[in-house]
Amino acid sequence: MPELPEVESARQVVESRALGRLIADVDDSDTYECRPHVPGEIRSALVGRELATTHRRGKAMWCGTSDDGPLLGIHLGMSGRIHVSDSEGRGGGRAAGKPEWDRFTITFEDGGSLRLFDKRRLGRVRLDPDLTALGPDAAEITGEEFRTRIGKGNAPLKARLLDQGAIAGIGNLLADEVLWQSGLSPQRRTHDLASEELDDLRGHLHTAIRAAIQHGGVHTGEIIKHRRRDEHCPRCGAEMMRATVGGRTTWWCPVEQT
DNA sequence: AGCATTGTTTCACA
DNA sequence: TTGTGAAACAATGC
Repeated sequence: MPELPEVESARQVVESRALGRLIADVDDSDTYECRPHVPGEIRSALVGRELATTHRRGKAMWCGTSDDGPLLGIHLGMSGRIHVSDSEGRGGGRAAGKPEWDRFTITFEDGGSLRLFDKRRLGRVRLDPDLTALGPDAAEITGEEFRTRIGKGNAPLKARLLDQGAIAGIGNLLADEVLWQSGLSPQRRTHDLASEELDDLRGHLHTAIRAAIQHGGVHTGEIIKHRRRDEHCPRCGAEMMRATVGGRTTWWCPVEQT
């Protein structure tokens, strides 16, 4: 699920429910999700501290820790979710899942926990994560930045939207959604876009992000359920078209999106 | 059995 | 330089 809206929701959960709780133990033994680190390294850095602040840029989130501790970076990958439980063990999606899909766990001294629950196991946990390759956050980017970064070069528009170095936070579903909302073909060349089209696209992007956060994720977008064979554009009724653009399966309305 | 998947990284190549 | 496509990563679901 995780694109920018899901990550923002996860950040808000951490912000409201996990800060200020003393860390008693950490399970960082998943050598894939916690790789470059050796088992125990993240644990040593966190035990005795508290999560103090939360941050997000694009799909990357991270926490500051107390006593000048390291930053704790968390990436949800393709299927990661954050579960936070209270001292009674309540909340945190306990019912949702197989415990073996908890890939990283912080246990608080009060008995609750923060877990990275990740079925597909492509998430990541890092100390002091490197964020230098990320472009400006898709929810915060200014009109001028957007026009400059998106409207340059000869890439297909969708490929550019998915480029986390150009703009951070847009994934495959959100890209299809905002392109449909904007009436723009994913195959349009970026240098071919007029300023008005870029401004319009950015407007739809911000609207779609807000809506997705409010409604529970990018899968609630209007076009998402129509990304299937034999489905039709909910506005004009044309049959949806499918192709690979920017390396990802892409669905769009060939009549309205030009 | 085979293919697809909301993400990232790397690499060969044009 | 820019951009593309494929593969690898891991694991599940249809």
